Amino acid sequence: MSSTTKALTLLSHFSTKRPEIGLSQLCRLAGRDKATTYRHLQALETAGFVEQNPATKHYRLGPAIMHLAQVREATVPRETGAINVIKELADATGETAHVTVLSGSTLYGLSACESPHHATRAVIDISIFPLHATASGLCALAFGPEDLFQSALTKMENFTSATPATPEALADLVAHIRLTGFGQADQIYEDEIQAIAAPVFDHTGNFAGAVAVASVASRFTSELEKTIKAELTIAAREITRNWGGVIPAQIEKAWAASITHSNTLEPTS
Amino acid sequence: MSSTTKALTLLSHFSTKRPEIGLSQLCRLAGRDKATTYRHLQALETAGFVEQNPATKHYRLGPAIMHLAQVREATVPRETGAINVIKELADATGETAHVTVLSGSTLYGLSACESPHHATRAVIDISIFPLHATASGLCALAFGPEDLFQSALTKMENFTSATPATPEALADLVAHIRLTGFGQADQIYEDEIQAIAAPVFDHTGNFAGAVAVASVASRFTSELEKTIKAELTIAAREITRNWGGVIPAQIEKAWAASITHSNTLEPTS
DNA sequence: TGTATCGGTTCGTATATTGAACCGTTGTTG
DNA sequence: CAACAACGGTTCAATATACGAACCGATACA
Repeated sequence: MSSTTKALTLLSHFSTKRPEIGLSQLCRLAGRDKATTYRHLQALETAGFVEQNPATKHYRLGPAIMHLAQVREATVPRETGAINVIKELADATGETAHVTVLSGSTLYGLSACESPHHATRAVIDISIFPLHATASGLCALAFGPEDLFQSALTKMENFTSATPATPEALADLVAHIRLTGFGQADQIYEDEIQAIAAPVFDHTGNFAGAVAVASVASRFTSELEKTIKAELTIAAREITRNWGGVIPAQIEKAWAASITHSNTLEPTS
Repeated sequence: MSSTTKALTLLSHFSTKRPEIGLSQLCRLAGRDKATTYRHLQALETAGFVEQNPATKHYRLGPAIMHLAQVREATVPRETGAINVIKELADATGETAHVTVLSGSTLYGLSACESPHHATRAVIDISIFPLHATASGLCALAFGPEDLFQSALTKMENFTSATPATPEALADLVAHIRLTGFGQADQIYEDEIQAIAAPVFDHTGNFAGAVAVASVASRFTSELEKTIKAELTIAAREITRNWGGVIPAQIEKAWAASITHSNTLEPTS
């Protein structure tokens, strides 16, 4: 581990919950010597990555970060921060993967990637995802802004016999998704298509969109579902990271519970 | 210079104009050995501060920056990023300093600091700054969004005999400010008060507010004006830095020209 | 007054950083 | 197509630099 890496890991101890940290406290958190930590902080300070609160002498994140964030945002727009992830997701699951972004009360498709693994596969040819009838849309309802539900109720088009048709049915679906952390759409938008989605968060800390895998219902086994869910969590974490967000703890918890519950075939290691 | 500092300075070579940089190119820019630069980049990459474009192998700023920016924004709201600067500004000039922020088409006072240097001094007791009649407001018109001018025209209250009363008079003032980089208010809001303001920019790259010094007209000499302008540029750069922005090049140029022109007493060193 | 903790400093030791030279690959060019 | 140049990445001896135990002065508390 290079000294630079060690210095940079100091930054990871700052959070909105612990925005300012004193030297000694940071030593304890990082498990390193005081002199070392001090020198690292000095290096970070000269680069503008941390600064000292003049009053308390405690350290906090510095202004240089805001400047770099501006460049990063211009450099890597959302799409490029997601495209490689969904490629890997499609590859790992052998199914079609896609990402959506929420803008206002509309959920747009950002990009999709089909896997050549099967001759029959889901094709994502929609650009606006119905909130009430897609895995990604249900994710948005479950983890996005609350007023989204009202908006969804005004556009409850009936796509298949399984499409939720009443506010109560939709609320039930959403409630279930809040428990599992995954949006699921079992042929509620298109017959023969079964999709699972996971929410993605951006730098504002809010729901930003969803990453999803769409499979063909006839080959959708619980084994595949398990794989998809595992890969989805990886992809959701990765995209969230690329977009500067964090996965809320309760969603991580829901994922963990949801995956172990369905995991009845494997030993608990 | 520590190796960490050297590694971190690599980041400063990234900009919106040059968002991706190859290894060799970065060596040239940084004037350092290729092996060294490579290792530094690796350290930065493990920390998520840079990442590689898989296609070109070029490096670009990484996702960790967005996450830290979120924490920084929560940690240091605008006021704390400006307050110490205007304290120093008040101290250096011996006059009252203040900062304003633009929100929508309204310019709010953020905080002010009086200098105890003189018995008579300007007191900033307004919370909404008229765009057409204050140094900060004129700055906003000159360097802020264009539609601000229309908005200003609808509220052209007449405060003193010098307050611009016609759209043409206001446009003339604004045009002059664009040339000098400083908003000036010679008793156009309050008799006996002469103020100079400089624009401040935030992480979006746009005009975010102004930093200003208000003096008493009777003691306002060209010598004091020179001092204030010099200190204002320092303060504007500092607050801009704290807010994650950069001073546009043409404003820096305007400042330089504006200060050297008025500087007829000192040798050009 | 004594003690504990804070941020910061010193200095000899040894470890991690350095850069010239090298490698394999890619793309260009006469 | 062979020669060449430029690329990203790797090696290894030399040494510059990072390390941490011990120390300092200030502050707070009892």
